Amino acid sequence: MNSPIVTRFAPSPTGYLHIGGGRTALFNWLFARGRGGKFLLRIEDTDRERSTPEATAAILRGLTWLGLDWDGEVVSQFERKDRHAEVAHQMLSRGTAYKCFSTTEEIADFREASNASYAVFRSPWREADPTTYPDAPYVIRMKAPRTGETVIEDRVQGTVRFQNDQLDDMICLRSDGTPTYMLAVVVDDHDMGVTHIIRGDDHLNNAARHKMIYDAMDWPLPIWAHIPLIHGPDGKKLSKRHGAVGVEEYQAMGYPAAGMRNYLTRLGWGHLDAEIFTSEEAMKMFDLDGIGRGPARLDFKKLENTCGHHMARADDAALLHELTAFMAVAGLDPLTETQRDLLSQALPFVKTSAKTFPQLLEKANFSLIFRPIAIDAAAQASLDTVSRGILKSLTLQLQNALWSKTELEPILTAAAAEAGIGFGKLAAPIRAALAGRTATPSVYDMMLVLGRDETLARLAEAAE
RNA sequence: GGCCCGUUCGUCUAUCGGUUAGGACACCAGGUUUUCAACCUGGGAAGAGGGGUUCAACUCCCCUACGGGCUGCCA
Repeated sequence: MNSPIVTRFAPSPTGYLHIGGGRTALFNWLFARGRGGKFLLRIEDTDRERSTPEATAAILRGLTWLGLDWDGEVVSQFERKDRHAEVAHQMLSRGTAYKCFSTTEEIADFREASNASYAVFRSPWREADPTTYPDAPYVIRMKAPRTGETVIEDRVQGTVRFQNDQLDDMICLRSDGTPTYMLAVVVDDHDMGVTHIIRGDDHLNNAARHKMIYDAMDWPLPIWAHIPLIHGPDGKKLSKRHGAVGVEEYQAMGYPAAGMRNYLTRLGWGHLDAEIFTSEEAMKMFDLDGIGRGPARLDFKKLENTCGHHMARADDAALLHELTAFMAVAGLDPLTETQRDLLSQALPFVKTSAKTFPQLLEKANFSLIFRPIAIDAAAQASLDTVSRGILKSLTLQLQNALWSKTELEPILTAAAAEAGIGFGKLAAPIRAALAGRTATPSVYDMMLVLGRDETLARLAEAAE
């Protein structure tokens, strides 16, 4: 039996949850959940200058909204700093690392002297005799091999080779005793038992350095899968000028989480003709081989379309629940009991044509407004004297009607015939009366949701 | 500068040496219709460029172009 799969998402808490990070988390989640494995969460907060608890909270909120649940406690990388230091010292005693007393000034001078800011720094302390060590602060550097090559077997990018003379002796432990990212990731991934590392391909080069640390400690290698970054619609690296980059912004725009997951899964991953699917279905299909090698562009039109499918298929109660949550983050007034009741009755038919929550609210607007109904200019145009008269007589005819579509249909049809107009001509003033606008759901659907009393009241009001 | 990665319709992708290069979004044209949508049908649309390897290349190799990443006592 194979060892259980363990994946992780390891964001640094310096801001909101980036949409690209959300997708990375999603891929890790799908992969682990689809194979009975574990999905862990670790906050890479070793940079004390830039890490904030607010950012951590925002990241957790974003993941929670996306529906990506993690196993166990959230790991704080910073809190593991003693363990990192311990490993650095183990490397020292294994002879795979050394103390370097070069100061940042000396390194800067070296770069300046070599007239190239990108020159590879070679520490003079690499082979120094410990008896010559000064009583001064030092960093612990990896004693990286200088010849040969380091080969990464990446599940997305394939075999990637690095010439070792291109790599420097990276710092593992800073002079203040805190670990650098390079050391911390490896130690944490090892200790947490991470078997598969799925992350952005901006880390592909780092993987070579990471491998050197695994090798230095004689630790088994994880399986790497470096996924391409997400780009904006123009093909450039996604940035704020493209609009929404934070996951929570998508929530605020009203995209349902299930649609968001579906869209993000298909962004950079494909499996035959699979397009619309639930997360459960995605877990069964998702595999590393299906991940594309090129960066994918965000396409809001397709996002919307995907969300539309999920909106239409959503369970009414769950949809109402998510809509309520959306209204809260969007800063909208909470629904009154009456609104909630009418809205849930409207949901079955308004959800089939809405793609986002604002659209859903827009289509269900008739169920949320109160008398007197504000009638916009376009709708007002259909309320001339003639149609007001028709509405008035219709009000009387509906007085004792049984309130079902089969009963209402013949009444409205007859009313149109009697007035010598087509049904469309009759529907327009009814829309105006019931919804105050020209674009509404079917007049029958609205009448049924509103009920006899409210319908008659609105018709009478418009007929005045 | 060096090193690394990428490149199939406008977009997301399928294809894993032999297909009329498939699907989806978007777009265009019809249809349905009680408005807006939604929905249905049809259509146009692709292997970055150049060399190889092979009976055969989108698929394998090389070069170029373009895009991206790394090159920190950031992650």
